[in-house]
Amino acid sequence: MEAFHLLSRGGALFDKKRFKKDVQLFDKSKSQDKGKGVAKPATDGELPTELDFFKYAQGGSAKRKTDGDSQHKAKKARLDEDMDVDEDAENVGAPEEGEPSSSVPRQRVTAKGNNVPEALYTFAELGSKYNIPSRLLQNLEASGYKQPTGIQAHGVPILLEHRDLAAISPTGTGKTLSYLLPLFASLAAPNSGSNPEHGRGVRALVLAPTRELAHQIHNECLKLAQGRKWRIVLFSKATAATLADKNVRDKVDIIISTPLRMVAALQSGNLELSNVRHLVLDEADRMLDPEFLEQVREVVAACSHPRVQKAVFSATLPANAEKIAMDMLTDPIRVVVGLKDTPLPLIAQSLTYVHDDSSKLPTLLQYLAQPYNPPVLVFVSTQPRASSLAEELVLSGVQNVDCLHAGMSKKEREDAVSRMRKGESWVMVTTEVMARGMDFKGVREVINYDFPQSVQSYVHRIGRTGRAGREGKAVTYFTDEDAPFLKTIANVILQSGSTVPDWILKLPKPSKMKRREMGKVKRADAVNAARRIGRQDAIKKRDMIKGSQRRKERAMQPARRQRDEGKASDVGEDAE
DNA sequence: AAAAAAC
Repeated sequence: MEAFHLLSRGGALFDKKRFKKDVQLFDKSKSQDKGKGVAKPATDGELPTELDFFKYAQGGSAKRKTDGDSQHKAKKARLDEDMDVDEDAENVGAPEEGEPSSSVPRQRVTAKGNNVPEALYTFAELGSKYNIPSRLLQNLEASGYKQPTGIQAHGVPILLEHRDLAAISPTGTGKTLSYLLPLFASLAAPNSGSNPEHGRGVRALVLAPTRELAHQIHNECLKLAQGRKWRIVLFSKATAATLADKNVRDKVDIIISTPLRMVAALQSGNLELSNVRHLVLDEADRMLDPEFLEQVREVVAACSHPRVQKAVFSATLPANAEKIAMDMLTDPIRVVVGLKDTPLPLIAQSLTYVHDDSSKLPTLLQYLAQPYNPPVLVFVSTQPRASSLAEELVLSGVQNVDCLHAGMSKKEREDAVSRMRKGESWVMVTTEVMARGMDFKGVREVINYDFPQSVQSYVHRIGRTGRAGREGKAVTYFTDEDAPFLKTIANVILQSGSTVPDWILKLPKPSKMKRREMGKVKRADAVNAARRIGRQDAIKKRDMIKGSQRRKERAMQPARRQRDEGKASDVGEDAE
């Protein structure tokens, strides 16, 4: 039981020091055939933002040949055509000038609301029309931003005109800059504390669901803040404490925070939000989940400035979340880029049948034994499963395995992200904590080791690849137990231009009763698995791996068959 | 429908 608690807190099982020796051993023994099994890892350094980001808009040559799936490409092209037709037909966001000549997804954009400001397709236009400080435009250019993406072209003018906004745009299409650029432009200058227009205290607040994402947003802020003395605070216990000093507190410009951290600060009495004029909810649907909603409402209520501008952003916004969001906004404009709740066509998706949970590990090991594009992001459903899978991969000789979940210490989490950014992680095993917002430019492949629990989860997880116009690949394992949810995900895959085996689409829609039953089975399994993992017996675990490798033979047969079927059949026209 | 994440 104690072991289980340790595990839940995280890090206990995947102890770097403990396994360092093993890792080094494996490094040496495998160093000769390193180049043959694993492609050179792509790092952020190899793909700087400035080179890659706007390939998406410009129709450039960022395309990589990840596989020879020409059907996928053909399908994708058809989808793009459809989108263009839609765009013209609706005459929304159809650009006249300055539009990059593009053969890449020019996704349909719809903007609904009162007096929708005109979209602007160059940052220069934005500069002249809205009088954006030249320094900000310089920083933009220095950071490599050349051409606005769809959401930037439409969203930035809306926010610059101080309107409320609900923005829905696919993963990796530049949502962060869509709200940060107008934020800096609207704030105009750092708060000196003596400018009556600026008032006293923090003027802008960005909320995000995870520490890692808040950190990443903060980094983006710093790029735009170059050369001016902006006070931008990444909220933590430590930085919150510095705000006890009123002189510091009064001059803060922007705070980036997670909701609960903000609530804690409000309750401590060290922070007031009555001067906040810009409030952004990133990953809005996640922030409006029942667990976050009360906290978020509390923060929103504390932003009592009469002219506070509110904006919500996400790639997914289910109806119930959208209702809550729209009720929070004043005379909002709703912008949708592409198709809501749909992955980018750039991501080649497939489903792999693995029979049951014990067949997953051998399937993954086989996958990693063949050439692959590191880093690979592997999603699992719980923290203990993340820790133990990472450990088992290390024990099996996989190189540069990392693990990241919220049960790990702050430092462990920061180190894991840092290794990921440096390209040192080749296989990153993680939970939902990494599913949203995280932008690792090198990620080419995502594996859903555990089936995602919702369409939203699926869309965000696989959206860690295929960012900023690059192509990506996403594989989702499914077991017999996942059957009730298979069809829903299959339809999402189909809608975004990948193919799925015909038989999956013919599955009956499961009844609510059945789904509930399956949920219980899964939960019981998860508990059992956690208990099993709790027994930290390395020998036993090795036996388990051997055992599952023996089972692999059988397991891989159906898996291969599924894959082949998936390639052979194009059932796209039958989409619901 | 359920786990994860938030301090």
